[in-house]
Amino acid sequence: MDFSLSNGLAEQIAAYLEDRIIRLAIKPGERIREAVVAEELGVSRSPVREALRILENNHVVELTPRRGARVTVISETFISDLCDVLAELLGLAGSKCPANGTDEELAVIDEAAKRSWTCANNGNLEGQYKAVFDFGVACLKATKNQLLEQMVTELLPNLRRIIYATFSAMGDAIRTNADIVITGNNYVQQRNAAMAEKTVRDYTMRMRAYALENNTAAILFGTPLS
Amino acid sequence: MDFSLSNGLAEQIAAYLEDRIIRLAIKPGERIREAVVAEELGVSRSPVREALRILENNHVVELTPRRGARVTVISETFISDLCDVLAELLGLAGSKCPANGTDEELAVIDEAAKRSWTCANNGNLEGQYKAVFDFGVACLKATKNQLLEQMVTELLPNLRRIIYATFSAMGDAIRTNADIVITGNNYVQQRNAAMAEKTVRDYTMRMRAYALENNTAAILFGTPLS
DNA sequence: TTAGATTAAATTGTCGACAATCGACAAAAT
DNA sequence: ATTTTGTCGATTGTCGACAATTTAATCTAA
Repeated sequence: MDFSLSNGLAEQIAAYLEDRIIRLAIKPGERIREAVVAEELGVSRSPVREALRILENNHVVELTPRRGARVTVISETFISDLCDVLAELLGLAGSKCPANGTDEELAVIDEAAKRSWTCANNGNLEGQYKAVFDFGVACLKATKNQLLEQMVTELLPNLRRIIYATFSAMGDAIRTNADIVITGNNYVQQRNAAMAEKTVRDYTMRMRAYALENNTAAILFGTPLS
Repeated sequence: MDFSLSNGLAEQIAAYLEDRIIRLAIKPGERIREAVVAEELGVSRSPVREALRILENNHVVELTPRRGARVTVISETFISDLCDVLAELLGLAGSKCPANGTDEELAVIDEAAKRSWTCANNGNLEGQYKAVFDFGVACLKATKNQLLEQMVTELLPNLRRIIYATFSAMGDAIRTNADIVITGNNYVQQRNAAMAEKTVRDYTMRMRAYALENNTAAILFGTPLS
């Protein structure tokens, strides 16, 4: 793995670690030693250190002074807490983006929603997985609330961890989520703020149910996936 | 200013810088040079660097690669955005803490609310300022949603900046906020989730109105206070 | 005089080394 | 046998120096 000098090194290391954590190559609760990562990537400890601070912001690792970094454990209560927060934040986005989004931004949203639909029907789970995130990010951008965008963005890594684990366990059942994305998109396109918000909140709650039913928390303690 | 070795040095430096920013000793938009801070405090640049990462998480500085740190500018749109987000997050807290708080935790909340009331009536603005924050933090703790607590906590510095600037400009007008704290507290004590949530949301919106009416954004461009 | 290019200074990014601290294991005392 | 204390190893925290990059200042040309 080589690092382009253009973008911050710390950010790239953070992305690298985040990916390994999502794929469970580094397990929840596991310790991350700065020196190990540094040698593994052929860099100094300084940027690794900064990367860990970044991951701390994203709630992916916990940093305790003099005791180093630990991958956060995703318990059932954490999933529940996260979904409660997301319901509010995404609800706000759903409420504001129909009002504040330009026609072009709504077109981008529309594209992602439709792509998610076709991917779902083709059984392309990886594609749907990506499309749904694209849909959400596009909605956030259209909302024109930079703070909201930042705050949701810092929750995305853990959402990825959960969804990644969930759809690994569920197979194609997650496909049933596709219709709700379409519904939400329709309200956004109609610029119906109230219904868009409600749909997003429902979506979040449904996602929580999926994650808890399928024992995602247990998976996140288990062994590495593919 | 001496630093106790017990707690992380970076955290203490972050707190130091945060305080100076809140008091406008470092103005919005101003650049923060690592070397300057390092020498000012008699430490190396490494912990200063980490402190800046911490402040970035708290949305108090903006870090652009190779270009250093800049104190975030608090514009009117930022105040508006922040209040939108806070309304959701604090609303959630207001909704959950009546349900999840223990009797002891509710007692702590009650104390802070009453303290805020007496401070307001004695014209002790500094005390009321602190009591209101204590009230909020106690509610968050009682909510039993650690993630929510973390996320609101990282918004507090900017809330402090705004409120500090606002009540410097408003004098005692902010005292009128005291009644709404009492009202909210009553609902919490009665464990009335719906009304507690509504009250918190109203409170946030009222705060936004105060901040915007009093041109807090302009103050945050101005000269250092006392 | 102004615009652009070139050079010089200042500042951030990265590194390797040293110091401080914590956890585990062993030894001694109750 | 259990608890306490002491030492050792491993790991994080901090530092000063060097490299890379940006910002500014200066100089040249239109």
